[in-house]
Amino acid sequence: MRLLDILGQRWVLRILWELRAGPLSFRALQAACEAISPAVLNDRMKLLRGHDLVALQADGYALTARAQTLLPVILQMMDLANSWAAAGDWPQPDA
Amino acid sequence: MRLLDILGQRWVLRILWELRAGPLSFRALQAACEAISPAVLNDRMKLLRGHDLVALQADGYALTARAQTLLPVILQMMDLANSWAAAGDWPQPDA
DNA sequence: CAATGCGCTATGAAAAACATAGCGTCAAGC
DNA sequence: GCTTGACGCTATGTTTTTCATAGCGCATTG
Repeated sequence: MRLLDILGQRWVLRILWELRAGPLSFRALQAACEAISPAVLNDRMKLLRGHDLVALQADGYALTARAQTLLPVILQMMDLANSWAAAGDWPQPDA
Repeated sequence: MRLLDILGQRWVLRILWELRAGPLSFRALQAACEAISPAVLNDRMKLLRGHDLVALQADGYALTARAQTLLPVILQMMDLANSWAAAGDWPQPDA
């Protein structure tokens, strides 16, 4: 399974993003994602753990070293998005 | 709708990636994605067009200037993934 | 005026995600 | 020692998304 296929799955980018500041418990992560069901979250965590992107440790789920190298990239995406939004330059057709 | 929500949808990263080298027709893009159905592809193209990330021009679908600024980020992701794969360091639990 | 390629739509079946309830475990707190 | 709460996670039935496939209307080309 390729990285793009993993990151392209629903919630995956969001999960990595929510873990950026430090470990979160399963339930805290679920709350941070706002609308994810536990079944799906568990599914994603299995996937991410299987690919060594997150790990479950005593203080909760945490990004691995591998995911840490990925984080700056996601951060750049957020920066881009924020700059567009700040410039009022982000078309939102309907929703 | 936020950028992460868009990029987190199935096929979106892949579509942007496939358009990196230049415009593709609807059908060519569909073929490049290998398993996307036309209904979903059309859905995604509407979304991407609505957010000014792709445009339909005479020679096919093309990335907009906005998407061009996003492309290096996706490229970095691919670079990371490739470096992991090259190092034989990319766990693939089952599939 | 048939043939081809285009963007795209229709339809019914399969897969994914949903909301909600709850299980088993364990570490306090009374 | 027994309730209470938080933990990771599972179960179930419904809704939403994606799927595969067929085909439409249109334009160009022979």
